[in-house]
Amino acid sequence: MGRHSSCVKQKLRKGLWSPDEDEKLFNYITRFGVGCWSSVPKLAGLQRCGKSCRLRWINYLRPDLKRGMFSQQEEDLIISLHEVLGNRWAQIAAQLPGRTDNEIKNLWNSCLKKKLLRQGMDPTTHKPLNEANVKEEKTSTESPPQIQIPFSIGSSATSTLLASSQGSPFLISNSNYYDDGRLSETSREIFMSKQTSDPLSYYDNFQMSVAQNSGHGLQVSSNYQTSFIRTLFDQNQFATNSSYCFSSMPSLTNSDHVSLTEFSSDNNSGGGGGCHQMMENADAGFSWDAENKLDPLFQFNAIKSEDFKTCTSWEEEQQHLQTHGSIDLSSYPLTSLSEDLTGASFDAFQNI
DNA sequence: AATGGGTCCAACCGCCACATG
DNA sequence: TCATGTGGCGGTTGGACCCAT
Repeated sequence: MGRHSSCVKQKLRKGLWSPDEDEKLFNYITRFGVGCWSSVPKLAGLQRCGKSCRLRWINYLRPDLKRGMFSQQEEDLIISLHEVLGNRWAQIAAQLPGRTDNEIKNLWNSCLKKKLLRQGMDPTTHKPLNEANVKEEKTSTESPPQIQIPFSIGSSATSTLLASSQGSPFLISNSNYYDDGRLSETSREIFMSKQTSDPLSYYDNFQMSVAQNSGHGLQVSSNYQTSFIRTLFDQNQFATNSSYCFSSMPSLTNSDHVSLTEFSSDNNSGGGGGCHQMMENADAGFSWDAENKLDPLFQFNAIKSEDFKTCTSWEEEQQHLQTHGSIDLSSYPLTSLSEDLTGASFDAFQNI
């Protein structure tokens, strides 16, 4: 098949996206969510193929994208993951919330590869250059490599990245081990079978795991569970609260902000057959720099509504949500659950 | 100021897997 | 079973930008 037929049939625009196109796509997705990409350009009034729209959204417009330089920790993590996964950029990106596979791939090709070469390492094998040639046959019989994440995330957890021969890597922290240091079998299965970018399902399964292992010395305090949920909730506010601001940093003006107010959840506005919940006033949610490019620091800031500010506890907020409904951003990638790799988000993973 | 080489990155290309009719 | 449409992925490329000469 190759190129999608829709791209060939019509005369479609290619190349860089204009601010106008970005705005159209952004407004469409924020209003109606992602249904069928092939229908997006038509419905959004764009002369692009769906694939191009998808890429633009994923790599540039998605509100949960982290902008700016990669931190040293992120670079180290990418190198570590690349050692295990090779050029599986999507899987590597799944471990770096807010980063895209394209971004990571570019970073690798432009910087990290050279960095390793400067250190005398083969960027493909991650072995010293003189040893790189002599490695092949051993590796096939060896057990899956275990590498230490080269930085400490969270409090005291020593994170170990285990490589699965057929799936994604998975992060395991101390709390999933029995007292003698062995990994709980159930926990192991869960980690091996789930995408790490989906902490919510991790939590669900982990709870089951805890229940199943309750007689086996696996200790997880209820305090921990609460704080874990809380962490996820905090990170996930933008997906559940009812009022948000899109802003362009750092120079915020009133006109840069737009309040995405709650829309009635029973408003089915067609398109893809899904139940899309609309967010009003999203039209003005852009800020462009002098060159008509989207402000590189464009960020999605989840700001509590006044209603939420009155809630004094997480439980109250939850109750409030149940009462008042929520914005459905379920079409956003789950990596959006976390905004900061080095902060609480990773703590959440580490503490599982 | 002009230019040539290097770097970076957004976007495209082509392939694969899967779903559907 | 096959054809077709679609989403997803990794590799590649074109052009903007930077810097040295």
